[in-house]
Amino acid sequence: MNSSISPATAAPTTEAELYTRARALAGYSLGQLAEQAGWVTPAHLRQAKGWAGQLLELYLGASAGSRQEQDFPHLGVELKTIPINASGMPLETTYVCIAPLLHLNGVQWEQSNVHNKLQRVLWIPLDGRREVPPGDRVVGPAVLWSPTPEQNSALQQDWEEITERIVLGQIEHITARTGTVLQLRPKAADGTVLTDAIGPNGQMIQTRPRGYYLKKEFTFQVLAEALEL
DNA sequence: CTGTGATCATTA
DNA sequence: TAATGATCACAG
Repeated sequence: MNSSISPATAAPTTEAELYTRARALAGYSLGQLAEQAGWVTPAHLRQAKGWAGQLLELYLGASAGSRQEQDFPHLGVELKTIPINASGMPLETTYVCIAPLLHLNGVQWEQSNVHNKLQRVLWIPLDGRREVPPGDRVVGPAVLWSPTPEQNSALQQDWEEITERIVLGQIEHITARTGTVLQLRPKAADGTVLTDAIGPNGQMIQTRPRGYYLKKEFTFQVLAEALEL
């Protein structure tokens, strides 16, 4: 079997080119893409949690690495793979970015990491059912998205509420239930990792690093509107 | 050692 | 059984 798809040799020049490339991936299984790239397909993702995302980065020509900026800086586009079930419902929340816990005084929504990352997102839905081996999981149709005014204000409200509580030293009282579309959750190698934050009396405390995540229902709406599910 | 790619797995 | 809190691998 010869494949008509192959990893990118350069970053896409335009957003249209990126979108065309992404759409061309639809219908391929991760196993096919991995083989063509010379990657080994893991039996499960337990010890390869970012494998699918990184494989698609390779095919789309995203700059690899852990830099705190968009995947396609020159296009201002962020890439997100989103595992879904047979009904198109996301199986996981979507990690957005690390949450700054210090130096937040005066930071406005428009300057926030969350706002910056979500201005333009290329979503790639992917079969994420655990009963399906990773190699058999098929890539879905890519969606290029920017938040609607309603979505933006929902995100802004949650971000402002969470940020205010961080600034006021209430971080230990923020749970994954705070916020309606955005949530704050631990984001670290394990529970022993600590970072500085503001305590209840304004003093410095140590706490687990946090990240912002999009709730499933929000992501579902984004995909549903674009794909007319 | 931190941030990005995320999914896992215990528990409510 | 869905969601929260925990965790894994790798790049830089």
